[in-house]
Amino acid sequence: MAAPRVRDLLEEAILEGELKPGERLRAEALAQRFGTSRTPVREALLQLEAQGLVDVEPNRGAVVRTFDRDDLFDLYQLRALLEPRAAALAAPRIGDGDIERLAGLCEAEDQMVANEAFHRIILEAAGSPRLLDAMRAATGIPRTFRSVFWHDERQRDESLMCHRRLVAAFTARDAQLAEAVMRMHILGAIAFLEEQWPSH
Amino acid sequence: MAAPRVRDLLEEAILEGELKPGERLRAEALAQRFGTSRTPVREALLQLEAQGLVDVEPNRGAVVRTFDRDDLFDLYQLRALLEPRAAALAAPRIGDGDIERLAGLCEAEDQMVANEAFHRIILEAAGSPRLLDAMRAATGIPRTFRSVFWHDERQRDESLMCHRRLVAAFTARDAQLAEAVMRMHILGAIAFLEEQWPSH
DNA sequence: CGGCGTGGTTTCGTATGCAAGATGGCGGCA
DNA sequence: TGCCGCCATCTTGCATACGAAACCACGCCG
Repeated sequence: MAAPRVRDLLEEAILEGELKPGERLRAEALAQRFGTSRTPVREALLQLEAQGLVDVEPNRGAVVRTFDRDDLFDLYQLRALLEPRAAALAAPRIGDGDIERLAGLCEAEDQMVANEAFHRIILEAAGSPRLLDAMRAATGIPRTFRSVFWHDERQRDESLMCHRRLVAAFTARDAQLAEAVMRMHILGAIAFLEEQWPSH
Repeated sequence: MAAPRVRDLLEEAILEGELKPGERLRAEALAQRFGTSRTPVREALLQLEAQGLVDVEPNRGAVVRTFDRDDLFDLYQLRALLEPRAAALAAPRIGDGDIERLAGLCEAEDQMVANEAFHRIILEAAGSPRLLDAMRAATGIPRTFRSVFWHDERQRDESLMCHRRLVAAFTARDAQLAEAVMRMHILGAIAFLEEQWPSH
């Protein structure tokens, strides 16, 4: 089996929560699971470390990175910085096809899955490779930690509203509006987190 | 020889410009150079790929990433986003020892070397692991591309002024000022780049 | 009874061999 | 003469083997 594939499967298993934060990742076990030797597994683990999903300690092995409250806020505050910029950059460049896809995702059944695609389309439309690199390296997290958002109806509604407003902003090629809406969208998520998970 | 060491040596060779952009990185040759086998070299190359310093194409090997004008501007615009935030976060947290080190670096002989340490201290003082990850993954570049700054006296003076002003802002624990100065510092660099290397 | 050292076991880190894919140059054919 | 395809060679990707470091548990000594 190919190594890039091992990387993707591992990433998915971690994001999906099948491999839980703190869980040890023994190379031999993973190799058996994927039907390969340890070599591709090691390479995948190193790449996922750069992606912030696993911690690799020399001579001690790899564990799924643990996420605490501070981590989560740190991550979302970074998103609150990067994604509004991405939205502003995307506004004048994004293609009509992408805008239609964004609109389609607003109507999707599973908003939780659609949300990921929605944000990714915008990030890619921004046309800033470095911004994408920064996001990839710093904003990966198991989906469980985001699921809290989708259990609250008000938050779901607000999120959907922001997405629709973003589509409108892109249609109008309004960079300022897109940036502002995205900022509100992420800061709103942070505020919601703060409510759900106060610091004390 | 240890693998993390190979990674560091390779990184340094690329940043230093010894391995030039576009140059092919054959695993066997690098292994001999470092006195190891290809295994640690492969792992180092994968890590450097995540860091944006090399491109690895499956079955075709690794090359030092090439940087063009657009890349450079993209990178500096990302820095213009991340570093002011880092400065703002650092202001209330940074220790007196770090402030003294920053002040010391303003007096250093080799401003070009001191500059790197200066910015790194601030990034680390920000206390945002994710922000650090984002910077590591997206702002690496051979030093040659920055050397242009240090050949212009006005730019050197302005840079030094910003650094001193940052030290003052940190001493006063003034987050807003630190953020503004840092933003000016990076945007000034972009403006200088624009002068030196106009788009047409 | 508790802390420390020690041996066996597990797991990692590196080297090496081999097979598959890419590269480059030569010869044939139009 | 110019272009295409094929074969020799090089390079990568993966598996496997071996040495080294960490882990664990037992027993010894204080």
